[in-house]
Amino acid sequence: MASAKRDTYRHGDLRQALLDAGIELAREGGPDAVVLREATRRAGVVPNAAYRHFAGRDALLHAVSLAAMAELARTMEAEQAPLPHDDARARFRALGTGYLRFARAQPGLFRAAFYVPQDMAEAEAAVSAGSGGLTPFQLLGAALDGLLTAGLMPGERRPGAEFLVWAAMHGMAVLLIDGPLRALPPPQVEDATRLLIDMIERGL
Amino acid sequence: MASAKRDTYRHGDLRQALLDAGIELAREGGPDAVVLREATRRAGVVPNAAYRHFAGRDALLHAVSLAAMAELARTMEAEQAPLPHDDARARFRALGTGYLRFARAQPGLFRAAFYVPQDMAEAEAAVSAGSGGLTPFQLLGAALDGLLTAGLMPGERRPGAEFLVWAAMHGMAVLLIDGPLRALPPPQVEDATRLLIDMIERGL
DNA sequence: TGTACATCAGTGAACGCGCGTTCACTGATGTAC
DNA sequence: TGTACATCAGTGAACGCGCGTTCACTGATGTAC
Repeated sequence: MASAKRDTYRHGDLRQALLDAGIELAREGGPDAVVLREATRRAGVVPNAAYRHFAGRDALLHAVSLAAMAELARTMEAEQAPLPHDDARARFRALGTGYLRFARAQPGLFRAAFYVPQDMAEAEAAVSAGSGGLTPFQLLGAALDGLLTAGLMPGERRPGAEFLVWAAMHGMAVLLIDGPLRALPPPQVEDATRLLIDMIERGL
Repeated sequence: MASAKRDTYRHGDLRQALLDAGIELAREGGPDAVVLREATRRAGVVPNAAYRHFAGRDALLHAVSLAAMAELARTMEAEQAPLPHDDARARFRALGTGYLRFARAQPGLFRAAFYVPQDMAEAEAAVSAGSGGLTPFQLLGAALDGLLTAGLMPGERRPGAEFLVWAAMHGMAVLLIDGPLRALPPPQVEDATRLLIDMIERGL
């Protein structure tokens, strides 16, 4: 609720304020909750003012989606941060753990991140990168390269491995936050996460 | 558009007609497209007539969701049908293939199947079973038991294995129909499917 | 076999809601002279 | 340093839309006598 009263006629940075409001809405209720009028309300502005900064509701949602993806990337980076650079295995596992941590902590944003019409090219856009400048997909690629270099993975399995690992982790995320595993108690979630990453490691 | 004109005052089987219309709507546009008023329109009936048969929009959507899950089960069964009963490995792989086949062929229904407030208990409800009386989850459990019996999987990995396999396949489905892999051309989809099932098998 | 009547599936009309979006406007800001 | 003016960010009012849901009703059906 950042509906700060303005003392000036102009808002200051309405575009950012609308984006922030949109992100907050997505955080609370996922992509469907990103409602133009509500964003303007929270920015303390009349509904149509949004059209100075976004082509329409879809444009706002798209911007929110990219921001959400970037926040996901940052969470994954944070999970890796304390680890030594040469522990390829730990760094790989950290990405999976971070991915699921973000999905559970911010289900709305997580769903928003994957909502929009976005193809592979989009997934690599710099806007959805974290602090290190890498998107979640690129982080994963780097981790897999690490496994390869460390001799923890046969070279012939490297091509396309991103998609397999991503799919496995993403499925767990979706089942946990939206699906039939929604009610799973946290300790079992931890177990499932660990077992899933184990399975992936063995399978690579 | 099954808006058959009635010659009787009573409809005949409005409940089923509404459910069919709802399923069709989900098929065309996923859970969000399941709109009460549109279902009644297609059934050739006035909007509030629906309330004789469903408590409200949510109740209709829930019924649609169960029907979609049952159709998924049937697709998975169909994929297994031509296979010999003793080929545990092939039967296991067929479930994964069928799962992804359904997701790609009927993305709207697939999303509807996983939409509703449903916990594990619900996932096992008989309504979402296929012709053989098993839900998708139960089919998977049976296939894993088959792998175990055939000695293709160490016993200590059996507990909870459903969730890991399910997660992996589900993630691929979601990335393919809604996510960043949406644009992947069919041959690459086939490859990814095969490689994913390979990875899972090795990991089990 | 015929008539009275209760049941309840479907009707007709209306409600309030919140949405996205368009229009012509106003008035604060900053630039050019 | 001061004034005229262009710019354009935000205003005010309104639109049409389709939704879910509620109300009191009507009239076809099937049962009881």
